[in-house]
Amino acid sequence: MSEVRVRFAPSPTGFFHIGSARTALFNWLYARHMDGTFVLRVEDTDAARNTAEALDVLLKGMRWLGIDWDEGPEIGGDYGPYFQSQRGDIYREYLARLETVGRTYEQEGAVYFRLEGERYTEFDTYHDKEVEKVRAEPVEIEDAIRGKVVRAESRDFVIFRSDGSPTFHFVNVVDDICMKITHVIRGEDHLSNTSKHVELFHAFGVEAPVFAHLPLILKDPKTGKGKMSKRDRGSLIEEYQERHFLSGAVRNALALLGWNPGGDREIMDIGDIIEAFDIRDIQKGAARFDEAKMSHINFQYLKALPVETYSWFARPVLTGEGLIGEDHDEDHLQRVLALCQDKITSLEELPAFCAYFFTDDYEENEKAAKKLLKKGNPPELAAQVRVALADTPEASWDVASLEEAFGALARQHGEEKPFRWWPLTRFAVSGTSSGPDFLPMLEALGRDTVLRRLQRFEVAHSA
RNA sequence: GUCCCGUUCGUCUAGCCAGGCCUAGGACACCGGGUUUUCAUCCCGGCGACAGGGGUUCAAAUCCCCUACGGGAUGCCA
Repeated sequence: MSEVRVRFAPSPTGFFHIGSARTALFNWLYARHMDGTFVLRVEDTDAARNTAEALDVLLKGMRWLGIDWDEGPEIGGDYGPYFQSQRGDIYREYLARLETVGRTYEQEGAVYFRLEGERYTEFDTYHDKEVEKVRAEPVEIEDAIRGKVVRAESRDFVIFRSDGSPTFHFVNVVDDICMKITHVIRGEDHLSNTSKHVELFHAFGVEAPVFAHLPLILKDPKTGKGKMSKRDRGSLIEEYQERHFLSGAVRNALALLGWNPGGDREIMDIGDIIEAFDIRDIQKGAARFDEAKMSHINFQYLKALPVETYSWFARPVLTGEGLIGEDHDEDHLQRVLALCQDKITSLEELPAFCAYFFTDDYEENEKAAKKLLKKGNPPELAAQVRVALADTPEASWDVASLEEAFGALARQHGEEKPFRWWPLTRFAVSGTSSGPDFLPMLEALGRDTVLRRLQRFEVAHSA
């Protein structure tokens, strides 16, 4: 175990934003890469917002992504408590330290942190009034991504509100000191505030940790300006959970947002990501999240799964849609899924794609129907196929026999290939013109189902 | 307004720190073609970027400056 201690310090809001998730992930990756400690600290000072459900969303999301913490809620650790709502005494103690060194004063019931330097008043156009300012020494922020950033604070700021509660800047620094955090990896929206934090670290007589400010994830310009917010599509981790994305794929996609290992590697297992992860390879510029890329990565993960595992993920999706029962035969399920696995990019498409394997009550694709029914005499063709296949007994209902049966049908009509009958048969048994490979599909459907549907088709379409 | 950060194909990015190997590489998306019974797969091809201007240098995507644009901060929110 190395000295490296990082933390993810979310405020539970009831959403697990993709930007937060990436911050959590990068902290975790760094900890794992450095063999350090990853602390989860909950900034639940806003009692109204921070409910048990909100915390649950967060913890579930973290677990789903496979981001485990070494210290924090539910497991504790040597530097707890890990909920800020339980650290009031610590904050008051640290406030007292600042008071003894004369770095605080009270105004209108709130406690301010006093900057050091020459004071003057100036008209501030942003606040549209005369304000007191301080010529404080600029502080140096060691940022592992951006290099040295120099910035000066110019106004005293509140550290304890008039209601007696400490502010974010204060608790953040106090907790980082108490928890011996060595690297603060967080979003760039905190960079400007970091000068406040460094002032505080120094006032406590502590050296500031190394900072790493991550580039922000911006909205798709089509939907607006600024950073991505929880209202934007694709911005919430729970959305990907609900849509049955593979968590490993989401994690892989997230890791690639603002970081990459150099070279052309993209699809990587988590061990390789951990091994390759380095703060120095983090992008400076903001990124825009692209769901299409995420889907592509998801598809790559899906395709690479052994069918047993694919089935393990797919089963709940299909039972959720009521397509199969809990006790559906695993061999049959896997036979069907094997035909679908490399055809669809996301498990959320699976029910619509394979419904007809499990029920006669599936939707027919109107476009495909129109196109097909326009030419020839469909009911007659279907009847021909039905008769041709009826000779194949249940026991030898497989691709080879089906191929033979179709071949015989073709020869009977003086044709070399049976392709004339295929599109129609496909539609008659599945209600669509696209899908898995044809013969294997018939095989998986089974003799009874195929013959029954052909007949149903004849009846439905004979004038 | 002020301060801070950023800017390579539509998008994610490689290259930049250690200037020449860059007529700028990859991936996604898109377009075209092929394979195929169908297809959302697969294969091949195409489109497509160093924000602009100055400088330094034999040589700049890479170093410096300016401008523009984008983002963030400027809260008794976090």
